[in-house]
Amino acid sequence: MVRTPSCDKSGMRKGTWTLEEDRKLIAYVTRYGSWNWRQLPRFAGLARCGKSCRLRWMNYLRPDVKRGNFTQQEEEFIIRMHKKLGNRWSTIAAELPGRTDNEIKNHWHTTLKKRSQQNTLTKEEARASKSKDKVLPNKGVTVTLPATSSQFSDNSSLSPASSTSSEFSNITSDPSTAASMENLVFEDDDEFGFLDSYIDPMNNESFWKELTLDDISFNNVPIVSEDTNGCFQSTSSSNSNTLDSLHKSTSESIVVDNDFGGFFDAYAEATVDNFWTQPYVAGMSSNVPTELLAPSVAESEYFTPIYDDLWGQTHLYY
DNA sequence: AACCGTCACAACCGCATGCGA
DNA sequence: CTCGCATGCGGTTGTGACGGT
Repeated sequence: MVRTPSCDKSGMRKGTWTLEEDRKLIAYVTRYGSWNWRQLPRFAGLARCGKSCRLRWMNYLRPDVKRGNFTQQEEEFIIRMHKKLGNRWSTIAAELPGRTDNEIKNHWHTTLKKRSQQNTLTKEEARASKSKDKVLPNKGVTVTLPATSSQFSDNSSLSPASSTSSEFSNITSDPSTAASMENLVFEDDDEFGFLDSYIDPMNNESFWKELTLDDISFNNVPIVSEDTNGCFQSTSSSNSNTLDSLHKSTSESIVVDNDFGGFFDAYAEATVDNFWTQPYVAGMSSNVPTELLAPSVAESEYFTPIYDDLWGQTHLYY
């Protein structure tokens, strides 16, 4: 699942991030923000390229990254959005707070793609079957249901209120298996329209107005709410977790206090040589789990001098 | 127990885009 | 307008986990 750490020609580490590297990156970005990804690893004491740091932060360490299994609602949303937008993962991810484009992309390729293809096949088979039915009528039952597809409306907005959809889906099923959704066949172009009428909570318009996605996620992840434009917004809730558990792909939500200006203050006064020797009183939010920080912050105001930098010198961590 | 195929996902790579000089 | 740099994006790869034989 993870790559074996290795080094490239330039000495930059590649492969799996270690706990210590994560700590360094979190500690640095939490304190100073991502002012410049290319320069950041040097000051954060990481033998990584900036690109790798950015990716690690954006896809894994960022406090508002929701981890854990995709809910059914999320999956259906991704399928719908992919059908509409194609492989525009970042756009899809933007509509799913807490989920990264990489995560969505992986989930698509490993799970949802097949499901979508199977559904398409089922649809084609149904059409073929339907052609036969025209020759031999009355072999199936056609049910017309109102499709409340508003929560995943076609204007990319998630607001049910923004949609006045009155479209209908014609559902044909074999009478003997009419109760089984697996056997339902859909005649409209939206293979997943049936979900609108069968996912109960989603059928409730107020669900998308009042309920938030934290209801469908596990633990306490970023709270998702709908803004006036009908788009999702997320706000962080204070939740603690350990980096160890983060490595085990658990939910995480911490508040980041990016002291952007603070970095430049420190930077202006610091040289590469003394940067790490300056005592630092943690200015991070108290909501940041101490486990995520560099060692000893829990016991001391300052970090312990354990850090060997890229130049082989030992410095105070902060 | 060993082997093999598949799955899941973190991470890398190359290209595209945006922006300031 | 062009150039260079930083960042973002999507495709792809590599590897451990896991189940089947």
